[in-house]
Amino acid sequence: MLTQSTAAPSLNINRVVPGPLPSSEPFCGLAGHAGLIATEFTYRKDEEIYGEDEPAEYVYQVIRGAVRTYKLLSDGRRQIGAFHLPGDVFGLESGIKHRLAAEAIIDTSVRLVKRRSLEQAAGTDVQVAHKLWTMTADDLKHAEEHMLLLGRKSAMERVANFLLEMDRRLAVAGMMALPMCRRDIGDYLGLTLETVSRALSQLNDEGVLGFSGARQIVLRNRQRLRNMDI
Amino acid sequence: MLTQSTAAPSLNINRVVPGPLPSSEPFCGLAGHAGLIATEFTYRKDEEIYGEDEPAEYVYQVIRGAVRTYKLLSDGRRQIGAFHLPGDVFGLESGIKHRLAAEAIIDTSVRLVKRRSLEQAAGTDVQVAHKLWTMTADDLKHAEEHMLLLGRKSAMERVANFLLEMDRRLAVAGMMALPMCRRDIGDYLGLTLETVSRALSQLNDEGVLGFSGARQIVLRNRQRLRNMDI
DNA sequence: CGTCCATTTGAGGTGGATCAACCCTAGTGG
DNA sequence: CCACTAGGGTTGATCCACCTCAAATGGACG
Repeated sequence: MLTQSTAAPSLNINRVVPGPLPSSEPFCGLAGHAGLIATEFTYRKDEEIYGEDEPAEYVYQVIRGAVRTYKLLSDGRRQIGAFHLPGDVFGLESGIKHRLAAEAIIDTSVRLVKRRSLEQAAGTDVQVAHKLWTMTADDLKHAEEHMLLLGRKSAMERVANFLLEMDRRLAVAGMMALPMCRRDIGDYLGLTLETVSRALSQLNDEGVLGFSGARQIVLRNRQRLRNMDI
Repeated sequence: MLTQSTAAPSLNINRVVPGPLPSSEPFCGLAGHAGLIATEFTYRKDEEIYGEDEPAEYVYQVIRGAVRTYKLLSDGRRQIGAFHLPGDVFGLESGIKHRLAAEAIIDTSVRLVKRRSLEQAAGTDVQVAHKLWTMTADDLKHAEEHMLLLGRKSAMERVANFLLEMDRRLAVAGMMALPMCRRDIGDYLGLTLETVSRALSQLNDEGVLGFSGARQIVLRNRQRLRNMDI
Protein backbone atom coordinates (compact mmCIF):
# COMPACT_ATOMS: atom_id res chain seq x y z
CA MET A 1 0.00 0.00 0.00
CA LEU A 2 2.72 2.43 0.97
CA THR A 3 5.35 1.27 -1.49
CA GLN A 4 4.39 0.67 -5.08
CA SER A 5 7.84 0.21 -6.56
CA THR A 6 7.66 -1.83 -9.72
CA ALA A 7 11.28 -2.81 -10.28
CA ALA A 8 14.52 -2.95 -8.33
CA PRO A 9 16.33 0.24 -9.32
CA SER A 10 19.62 -1.60 -9.57
CA LEU A 11 18.12 -3.48 -12.52
CA ASN A 12 17.25 -0.36 -14.48
CA ILE A 13 20.69 -0.29 -16.08
CA ASN A 14 19.31 1.32 -19.18
CA ARG A 15 18.60 4.51 -17.28
CA VAL A 16 22.12 4.93 -15.96
CA VAL A 17 23.82 8.01 -17.38
CA PRO A 18 27.44 8.08 -16.24
CA GLY A 19 29.39 11.30 -16.29
CA PRO A 20 32.00 13.37 -14.51
CA LEU A 21 30.99 15.64 -11.65
CA PRO A 22 30.19 19.18 -12.81
CA SER A 23 32.41 21.75 -11.19
CA SER A 24 29.48 23.90 -10.05
CA GLU A 25 28.06 22.90 -6.62
CA PRO A 26 29.60 19.44 -7.00
CA PHE A 27 28.07 17.07 -4.46
CA CYS A 28 28.25 19.73 -1.79
CA GLY A 29 31.93 20.49 -2.30
CA LEU A 30 33.15 16.94 -2.43
CA ALA A 31 34.04 16.65 -6.09
CA GLY A 32 37.05 17.57 -8.12
CA HIS A 33 38.39 14.61 -6.19
CA ALA A 34 40.41 11.77 -7.59
CA GLY A 35 38.24 8.71 -8.10
CA LEU A 36 34.89 10.34 -7.41
CA ILE A 37 32.69 9.34 -10.34
CA ALA A 38 29.11 10.58 -10.28
CA THR A 39 26.35 8.74 -12.06
CA GLU A 40 22.91 10.03 -12.87
CA PHE A 41 19.79 8.01 -12.31
CA THR A 42 16.05 8.53 -12.57
CA TYR A 43 13.20 7.12 -10.49
CA ARG A 44 9.49 7.28 -11.20
CA LYS A 45 6.89 8.46 -8.70
CA ASP A 46 6.67 6.12 -5.70
CA GLU A 47 9.61 4.01 -6.87
CA GLU A 48 11.88 2.64 -4.15
CA ILE A 49 15.44 3.99 -4.23
CA TYR A 50 16.67 1.72 -1.46
CA GLY A 51 15.11 -0.30 1.32
CA GLU A 52 15.59 -0.22 5.08
CA ASP A 53 18.60 -2.35 6.14
CA GLU A 54 19.78 -2.65 2.55
CA PRO A 55 23.58 -2.37 2.09
CA ALA A 56 24.51 1.29 1.72
CA GLU A 57 26.43 1.14 -1.53
CA TYR A 58 25.76 4.65 -2.81
CA VAL A 59 25.31 8.19 -1.59
CA TYR A 60 22.71 10.26 -3.41
CA GLN A 61 22.05 13.87 -4.26
CA VAL A 62 18.69 15.03 -5.56
CA ILE A 63 18.99 16.82 -8.90
CA ARG A 64 15.27 17.17 -9.68
CA GLY A 65 12.17 15.91 -7.87
CA ALA A 66 11.72 14.94 -4.22
CA VAL A 67 12.51 11.96 -1.97
CA ARG A 68 11.10 10.70 1.32
CA THR A 69 13.17 8.61 3.75
CA TYR A 70 11.22 6.62 6.32
CA LYS A 71 10.98 3.77 8.77
CA LEU A 72 8.10 1.29 8.93
CA LEU A 73 6.62 -0.71 11.79
CA SER A 74 5.46 -4.24 11.03
CA ASP A 75 1.80 -3.20 10.95
CA GLY A 76 2.40 -0.47 8.37
CA ARG A 77 2.75 2.57 10.60
CA ARG A 78 5.28 4.84 8.95
CA GLN A 79 7.51 7.63 10.19
CA ILE A 80 9.05 9.83 7.51
CA GLY A 81 12.37 11.13 8.82
CA ALA A 82 12.99 13.76 6.16
CA PHE A 83 12.04 15.08 2.76
CA HIS A 84 14.93 15.58 0.36
CA LEU A 85 14.70 18.30 -2.28
CA PRO A 86 17.00 19.34 -5.15
CA GLY A 87 20.54 19.83 -3.87
CA ASP A 88 20.03 17.69 -0.78
CA VAL A 89 22.28 14.71 -0.10
CA PHE A 90 20.70 11.56 1.31
CA GLY A 91 21.66 7.94 1.93
CA LEU A 92 24.98 8.86 3.57
CA GLU A 93 25.80 6.22 6.19
CA SER A 94 28.86 5.58 8.29
CA GLY A 95 27.66 2.03 8.94
CA ILE A 96 27.14 -0.73 6.43
CA LYS A 97 23.37 -0.45 5.98
CA HIS A 98 20.73 2.14 5.24
CA ARG A 99 18.69 2.71 8.37
CA LEU A 100 15.76 4.30 6.59
CA ALA A 101 14.21 3.39 3.25
CA ALA A 102 14.04 5.95 0.44
CA GLU A 103 11.39 6.48 -2.23
CA ALA A 104 10.84 9.03 -4.97
CA ILE A 105 7.81 11.19 -4.11
CA ILE A 106 7.51 12.35 -7.72
CA ASP A 107 9.60 11.59 -10.80
CA THR A 108 13.10 12.26 -9.55
CA SER A 109 16.66 12.43 -10.86
CA VAL A 110 19.58 11.81 -8.56
CA ARG A 111 23.34 11.97 -8.83
CA LEU A 112 25.07 9.14 -7.01
CA VAL A 113 28.59 8.26 -6.05
CA LYS A 114 29.92 5.02 -4.63
CA ARG A 115 30.08 5.26 -0.88
CA ARG A 116 33.31 3.28 -0.99
CA SER A 117 35.03 5.86 -3.16
CA LEU A 118 33.80 8.60 -0.86
CA GLU A 119 35.25 6.82 2.17
CA GLN A 120 38.51 6.25 0.32
CA ALA A 121 38.71 9.95 -0.44
CA ALA A 122 38.02 10.67 3.23
CA GLY A 123 40.86 8.32 4.14
CA THR A 124 43.41 10.50 2.38
CA ASP A 125 41.83 13.95 2.52
CA VAL A 126 40.79 15.40 5.87
CA GLN A 127 38.65 18.01 4.12
CA VAL A 128 36.48 15.27 2.65
CA ALA A 129 36.39 13.55 6.03
CA HIS A 130 35.30 16.80 7.64
CA LYS A 131 32.59 17.29 5.04
CA LEU A 132 31.16 13.81 5.69
CA TRP A 133 31.04 14.62 9.38
CA THR A 134 29.29 17.98 8.97
CA MET A 135 26.73 16.48 6.59
CA THR A 136 25.85 13.82 9.15
CA ALA A 137 25.84 16.46 11.90
CA ASP A 138 23.37 18.54 9.87
CA ASP A 139 21.08 15.51 9.61
CA LEU A 140 21.39 15.04 13.37
CA LYS A 141 20.44 18.67 13.99
CA HIS A 142 17.31 18.22 11.91
CA ALA A 143 16.45 14.99 13.72
CA GLU A 144 16.87 16.63 17.13
CA GLU A 145 14.51 19.45 16.20
CA HIS A 146 12.07 16.92 14.79
CA MET A 147 12.11 14.90 18.02
CA LEU A 148 10.97 18.04 19.87
CA LEU A 149 8.20 18.49 17.32
CA LEU A 150 7.05 14.86 17.50
CA GLY A 151 7.28 14.56 21.26
CA ARG A 152 5.96 17.90 22.45
CA LYS A 153 4.20 20.04 19.84
CA SER A 154 0.47 20.27 19.08
CA ALA A 155 -0.96 19.43 15.66
CA MET A 156 -1.22 23.10 14.68
CA GLU A 157 2.34 23.80 15.83
CA ARG A 158 3.59 20.87 13.76
CA VAL A 159 1.80 22.01 10.63
CA ALA A 160 3.01 25.59 11.10
CA ASN A 161 6.56 24.27 11.46
CA PHE A 162 6.17 22.18 8.31
CA LEU A 163 4.90 25.12 6.28
CA LEU A 164 7.78 27.34 7.37
CA GLU A 165 10.30 24.60 6.60
CA MET A 166 8.90 24.01 3.12
CA ASP A 167 8.55 27.73 2.49
CA ARG A 168 12.22 28.16 3.29
CA ARG A 169 13.29 25.21 1.17
CA LEU A 170 11.14 25.34 -1.93
CA ALA A 171 9.24 28.62 -2.21
CA VAL A 172 9.71 30.50 -5.49
CA ALA A 173 8.15 33.94 -5.76
CA GLY A 174 6.44 33.51 -2.41
CA MET A 175 4.62 30.39 -3.59
CA MET A 176 5.39 26.76 -2.82
CA ALA A 177 4.44 23.70 -4.84
CA LEU A 178 4.40 20.79 -2.43
CA PRO A 179 5.50 17.54 -4.06
CA MET A 180 4.03 15.33 -1.32
CA CYS A 181 0.48 14.28 -0.48
CA ARG A 182 -1.35 14.83 2.83
CA ARG A 183 -0.52 11.31 4.00
CA ASP A 184 3.21 11.97 3.55
CA ILE A 185 2.90 15.20 5.53
CA GLY A 186 1.03 13.36 8.27
CA ASP A 187 3.62 10.58 8.41
CA TYR A 188 6.34 13.23 8.65
CA LEU A 189 4.57 15.13 11.46
CA GLY A 190 3.24 12.15 13.43
CA LEU A 191 -0.37 13.01 12.54
CA THR A 192 -3.13 11.59 10.36
CA LEU A 193 -3.79 13.03 6.93
CA GLU A 194 -7.20 14.26 8.18
CA THR A 195 -5.63 16.26 10.98
CA VAL A 196 -3.16 17.83 8.52
CA SER A 197 -6.01 18.72 6.19
CA ARG A 198 -8.05 20.27 9.00
CA ALA A 199 -5.10 22.38 10.19
CA LEU A 200 -4.44 23.65 6.66
CA SER A 201 -8.13 24.46 6.17
CA GLN A 202 -8.18 26.39 9.44
CA LEU A 203 -5.08 28.38 8.41
CA ASN A 204 -6.78 29.11 5.09
CA ASP A 205 -9.95 30.26 6.87
CA GLU A 206 -7.86 32.53 9.10
CA GLY A 207 -6.10 34.05 6.08
CA VAL A 208 -2.66 32.84 7.18
CA LEU A 209 -2.23 31.05 3.85
CA GLY A 210 -3.92 30.74 0.50
CA PHE A 211 -4.44 27.78 -1.82
CA SER A 212 -4.33 27.62 -5.59
CA GLY A 213 -4.72 23.88 -5.77
CA ALA A 214 -4.31 21.62 -2.75
CA ARG A 215 -0.51 21.52 -3.12
CA GLN A 216 0.04 25.09 -4.28
CA ILE A 217 0.27 27.21 -1.16
CA VAL A 218 1.18 30.84 -0.60
CA LEU A 219 1.95 32.02 2.92
CA ARG A 220 0.27 35.33 3.69
CA ASN A 221 1.39 35.77 7.31
CA ARG A 222 4.70 34.10 8.14
CA GLN A 223 4.92 35.88 11.49
CA ARG A 224 1.68 34.32 12.67
CA LEU A 225 3.06 30.91 11.65
CA ARG A 226 6.31 31.58 13.52
CA ASN A 227 4.31 32.46 16.64
CA MET A 228 2.33 29.22 16.31
CA ASP A 229 5.53 27.22 15.90
CA ILE A 230 6.80 28.53 19.30
CA MET B 1 11.21 23.98 38.06
CA LEU B 2 12.99 21.82 35.57
CA THR B 3 16.50 23.15 36.10
CA GLN B 4 17.73 23.71 39.59
CA SER B 5 21.38 24.35 38.85
CA THR B 6 22.94 26.40 41.59
CA ALA B 7 26.18 27.61 40.01
CA ALA B 8 27.72 27.97 36.58
CA PRO B 9 29.92 24.88 36.22
CA SER B 10 32.70 26.92 34.64
CA LEU B 11 33.09 28.71 37.96
CA ASN B 12 33.67 25.55 39.95
CA ILE B 13 37.38 25.66 39.27
CA ASN B 14 38.12 24.01 42.55
CA ARG B 15 36.60 20.79 41.31
CA VAL B 16 38.73 20.55 38.18
CA VAL B 17 41.11 17.63 38.31
CA PRO B 18 43.40 17.72 35.27
CA GLY B 19 45.21 14.62 34.16
CA PRO B 20 46.45 12.63 31.18
CA LEU B 21 44.07 10.30 29.38
CA PRO B 22 44.26 6.77 30.76
CA SER B 23 45.26 4.27 28.13
CA SER B 24 42.32 1.98 28.85
CA GLU B 25 39.16 2.88 26.88
CA PRO B 26 40.44 6.41 26.38
CA PHE B 27 37.63 8.65 25.16
CA CYS B 28 36.32 5.94 22.91
CA GLY B 29 39.64 5.33 21.19
CA LEU B 30 40.58 8.93 20.62
CA ALA B 31 43.36 9.35 23.12
CA GLY B 32 47.01 8.60 23.06
CA HIS B 33 46.93 11.56 20.73
CA ALA B 34 49.29 14.50 20.79
CA GLY B 35 47.68 17.48 22.46
CA LEU B 36 44.60 15.69 23.77
CA ILE B 37 44.39 16.65 27.41
CA ALA B 38 41.53 15.24 29.40
CA THR B 39 40.17 16.99 32.45
CA GLU B 40 37.87 15.57 35.05
CA PHE B 41 34.90 17.41 36.42
CA THR B 42 32.02 16.73 38.74
CA TYR B 43 28.43 17.98 38.68
CA ARG B 44 25.82 17.67 41.38
CA LYS B 45 22.30 16.33 40.80
CA ASP B 46 20.31 18.63 38.50
CA GLU B 47 23.28 20.88 37.83
CA GLU B 48 23.53 22.32 34.33
CA ILE B 49 26.54 21.13 32.33
CA TYR B 50 25.89 23.42 29.38
CA GLY B 51 22.91 25.32 28.01
CA GLU B 52 21.16 25.22 24.65
CA ASP B 53 22.92 27.46 22.10
CA GLU B 54 25.93 27.87 24.38
CA PRO B 55 29.33 27.77 22.59
CA ALA B 56 30.45 24.15 22.29
CA GLU B 57 33.88 24.43 23.87
CA TYR B 58 34.22 20.91 25.26
CA VAL B 59 33.30 17.34 24.45
CA TYR B 60 32.30 15.19 27.41
CA GLN B 61 32.41 11.55 28.43
CA VAL B 62 30.46 10.26 31.40
CA ILE B 63 32.69 8.54 33.94
CA ARG B 64 30.12 8.02 36.69
CA GLY B 65 26.50 9.12 37.00
CA ALA B 66 23.99 10.03 34.29
CA VAL B 67 23.21 13.00 32.04
CA ARG B 68 20.12 14.17 30.16
CA THR B 69 20.32 16.31 27.02
CA TYR B 70 17.16 18.17 26.07
CA LYS B 71 15.44 20.98 24.24
CA LEU B 72 12.89 23.34 25.79
CA LEU B 73 9.96 25.23 24.32
CA SER B 74 9.29 28.73 25.62
CA ASP B 75 6.39 27.52 27.77
CA GLY B 76 8.48 24.86 29.52
CA ARG B 77 7.61 21.80 27.47
CA ARG B 78 10.72 19.66 27.34
CA GLN B 79 11.96 16.95 25.01
CA ILE B 80 14.85 14.87 26.29
CA GLY B 81 16.87 13.69 23.30
CA ALA B 82 19.02 11.12 25.07
CA PHE B 83 20.25 9.80 28.39
CA HIS B 84 24.02 9.47 28.68
CA LEU B 85 25.46 6.79 30.95
CA PRO B 86 29.02 5.89 31.98
CA GLY B 87 31.21 5.52 28.89
CA ASP B 88 28.93 7.62 26.67
CA VAL B 89 30.25 10.68 24.88
CA PHE B 90 28.00 13.74 24.65
CA GLY B 91 28.27 17.38 23.66
CA LEU B 92 30.10 16.59 20.42
CA GLU B 93 29.14 19.21 17.82
CA SER B 94 30.43 19.96 14.35
CA GLY B 95 28.92 23.44 14.55
CA ILE B 96 29.82 26.21 16.95
CA LYS B 97 27.00 25.77 19.48
CA HIS B 98 25.37 23.08 21.57
CA ARG B 99 21.95 22.38 20.16
CA LEU B 100 20.63 20.70 23.29
CA ALA B 101 21.23 21.57 26.91
CA ALA B 102 22.81 19.04 29.27
CA GLU B 103 22.19 18.43 32.98
CA ALA B 104 23.42 15.90 35.48
CA ILE B 105 20.55 13.59 36.49
CA ILE B 106 22.42 12.48 39.61
CA ASP B 107 25.86 13.38 40.95
CA THR B 108 28.04 12.84 37.91
CA SER B 109 31.71 12.84 36.94
CA VAL B 110 32.76 13.55 33.39
CA ARG B 111 35.99 13.58 31.46
CA LEU B 112 36.24 16.47 29.03
CA VAL B 113 38.54 17.49 26.24
CA LYS B 114 38.68 20.76 24.36
CA ARG B 115 36.66 20.48 21.20
CA ARG B 116 39.30 22.58 19.45
CA SER B 117 42.05 20.13 20.22
CA LEU B 118 39.85 17.30 19.00
CA GLU B 119 39.23 19.10 15.72
CA GLN B 120 42.94 19.81 15.38
CA ALA B 121 43.69 16.14 15.86
CA ALA B 122 41.05 15.34 13.22
CA GLY B 123 42.76 17.79 10.87
CA THR B 124 45.94 15.75 10.84
CA ASP B 125 44.72 12.25 11.58
CA VAL B 126 42.01 10.70 9.41
CA GLN B 127 41.36 8.04 12.04
CA VAL B 128 40.31 10.70 14.52
CA ALA B 129 38.23 12.35 11.81
CA HIS B 130 36.58 9.03 11.06
CA LYS B 131 35.86 8.46 14.75
CA LEU B 132 34.16 11.86 15.08
CA TRP B 133 31.98 11.00 12.11
CA THR B 134 30.94 7.58 13.40
CA MET B 135 30.13 8.99 16.84
CA THR B 136 27.83 11.58 15.28
CA ALA B 137 26.37 8.91 12.99
CA ASP B 138 25.60 6.75 16.03
CA ASP B 139 23.74 9.67 17.61
CA LEU B 140 21.82 10.11 14.36
CA LYS B 141 20.85 6.43 14.33
CA HIS B 142 19.45 6.78 17.84
CA ALA B 143 17.57 9.94 16.89
CA GLU B 144 16.03 8.26 13.83
CA GLU B 145 14.76 5.37 15.92
CA HIS B 146 13.45 7.81 18.50
CA MET B 147 11.55 9.78 15.85
CA LEU B 148 9.71 6.57 14.95
CA LEU B 149 8.92 6.02 18.63
CA LEU B 150 7.71 9.60 19.18
CA GLY B 151 5.74 9.86 15.97
CA ARG B 152 4.11 6.47 15.72
CA LYS B 153 4.26 4.29 18.85
CA SER B 154 1.65 3.90 21.59
CA ALA B 155 2.41 4.71 25.23
CA MET B 156 2.92 1.05 26.13
CA GLU B 157 5.19 0.49 23.12
CA ARG B 158 7.28 3.50 24.14
CA VAL B 159 7.67 2.33 27.73
CA ALA B 160 8.55 -1.21 26.58
CA ASN B 161 11.17 0.27 24.28
CA PHE B 162 12.59 2.38 27.10
CA LEU B 163 12.83 -0.58 29.45
CA LEU B 164 14.66 -2.70 26.88
CA GLU B 165 17.04 0.17 26.10
CA MET B 166 17.88 0.74 29.77
CA ASP B 167 18.11 -2.99 30.42
CA ARG B 168 20.68 -3.25 27.64
CA ARG B 169 22.64 -0.24 28.82
CA LEU B 170 22.65 -0.42 32.58
CA ALA B 171 21.42 -3.77 33.85
CA VAL B 172 23.76 -5.60 36.24
CA ALA B 173 22.80 -9.10 37.30
CA GLY B 174 19.44 -8.78 35.54
CA MET B 175 18.50 -5.72 37.61
CA MET B 176 18.53 -2.08 36.60
CA ALA B 177 18.79 0.96 38.84
CA LEU B 178 17.24 3.85 36.93
CA PRO B 179 18.94 7.18 37.67
CA MET B 180 16.06 9.27 36.30
CA CYS B 181 12.62 10.13 37.66
CA ARG B 182 9.26 9.47 35.99
CA ARG B 183 9.10 13.00 34.63
CA ASP B 184 12.44 12.52 32.86
CA ILE B 185 11.20 9.25 31.36
CA GLY B 186 8.01 10.98 30.22
CA ASP B 187 9.91 13.85 28.65
CA TYR B 188 12.12 11.33 26.86
CA LEU B 189 9.16 9.32 25.56
CA GLY B 190 6.81 12.21 24.75
CA LEU B 191 4.40 11.18 27.53
CA THR B 192 3.33 12.53 30.92
CA LEU B 193 4.83 11.10 34.08
CA GLU B 194 1.41 9.70 35.04
CA THR B 195 1.15 7.75 31.80
CA VAL B 196 4.64 6.32 32.35
CA SER B 197 3.71 5.33 35.89
CA ARG B 198 0.49 3.64 34.76
CA ALA B 199 2.29 1.68 32.05
CA LEU B 200 4.93 0.48 34.53
CA SER B 201 2.23 -0.50 37.04
CA GLN B 202 0.41 -2.47 34.37
CA LEU B 203 3.60 -4.30 33.40
CA ASN B 204 4.16 -5.06 37.08
CA ASP B 205 0.59 -6.38 37.42
CA GLU B 206 1.13 -8.57 34.36
CA GLY B 207 4.35 -9.97 35.81
CA VAL B 208 6.49 -8.64 32.95
CA LEU B 209 8.66 -6.79 35.45
CA GLY B 210 9.18 -6.52 39.18
CA PHE B 211 9.96 -3.55 41.40
CA SER B 212 12.21 -3.34 44.42
CA GLY B 213 11.85 0.39 44.85
CA ALA B 214 10.34 2.65 42.19
CA ARG B 215 13.64 2.90 40.30
CA GLN B 216 14.92 -0.62 40.88
CA ILE B 217 13.40 -2.77 38.16
CA VAL B 218 13.98 -6.34 37.12
CA LEU B 219 12.65 -7.55 33.78
CA ARG B 220 10.99 -10.94 34.09
CA ASN B 221 9.84 -11.36 30.48
CA ARG B 222 11.99 -9.59 27.94
CA GLN B 223 10.34 -11.39 25.05
CA ARG B 224 6.92 -9.98 25.95
CA LEU B 225 8.49 -6.51 26.02
CA ARG B 226 10.11 -7.07 22.64
CA ASN B 227 6.72 -8.08 21.22
CA MET B 228 5.13 -4.93 22.64
CA ASP B 229 7.90 -2.79 21.16
CA ILE B 230 7.02 -4.10 17.66
C1' DC C 1 9.03 11.00 63.98
C1' DG C 2 7.90 14.43 60.71
C1' DT C 3 8.79 16.60 56.33
C1' DC C 4 9.46 16.58 51.54
C1' DC C 5 9.35 14.72 47.16
C1' DA C 6 8.58 11.12 44.03
C1' DT C 7 5.28 8.00 42.76
C1' DT C 8 0.83 5.96 42.36
C1' DT C 9 -3.94 5.97 41.64
C1' DG C 10 -8.50 7.90 40.56
C1' DA C 11 -11.88 10.74 37.94
C1' DG C 12 -12.97 13.31 34.26
C1' DG C 13 -11.81 16.07 30.03
C1' DT C 14 -10.01 16.58 25.25
C1' DG C 15 -7.08 16.66 21.13
C1' DG C 16 -6.43 14.01 17.65
C1' DA C 17 -7.69 9.34 15.68
C1' DT C 18 -11.06 6.73 13.37
C1' DC C 19 -14.76 5.86 10.38
C1' DA C 20 -17.56 7.54 6.77
C1' DA C 21 -19.33 10.46 3.18
C1' DC C 22 -18.60 13.70 -0.14
C1' DC C 23 -16.06 16.72 -3.30
C1' DC C 24 -12.68 18.19 -6.52
C1' DT C 25 -9.53 17.68 -10.22
C1' DA C 26 -6.57 15.53 -13.44
C1' DG C 27 -6.35 12.05 -16.57
C1' DT C 28 -8.78 8.86 -19.94
C1' DG C 29 -11.36 7.43 -23.49
C1' DG C 30 -15.21 7.98 -26.31
C1' DC D 1 -14.91 18.47 -26.51
C1' DC D 2 -17.12 16.35 -22.92
C1' DA D 3 -18.56 12.26 -19.85
C1' DC D 4 -16.46 9.10 -16.86
C1' DT D 5 -13.32 7.51 -13.47
C1' DA D 6 -9.91 7.20 -9.87
C1' DG D 7 -7.24 9.08 -6.44
C1' DG D 8 -6.36 12.86 -3.46
C1' DG D 9 -8.44 16.05 -0.44
C1' DT D 10 -12.07 17.86 2.63
C1' DT D 11 -15.44 17.66 6.07
C1' DG D 12 -18.50 15.62 9.61
C1' DA D 13 -19.56 12.54 13.58
C1' DT D 14 -18.00 9.79 17.01
C1' DC D 15 -14.52 7.50 19.85
C1' DC D 16 -10.70 6.77 22.83
C1' DA D 17 -5.85 7.02 24.36
C1' DC D 18 -3.67 9.95 26.74
C1' DC D 19 -3.71 14.35 29.37
C1' DT D 20 -5.10 17.05 33.31
C1' DC D 21 -6.30 17.78 37.81
C1' DA D 22 -6.57 15.98 42.35
C1' DA D 23 -5.62 13.18 46.25
C1' DA D 24 -3.47 9.40 48.57
C1' DT D 25 0.66 6.73 49.39
C1' DG D 26 5.38 5.68 50.08
C1' DG D 27 10.30 6.26 50.88
C1' DA D 28 14.40 8.89 52.03
C1' DC D 29 16.43 11.77 55.17
C1' DG D 30 17.11 15.11 58.76
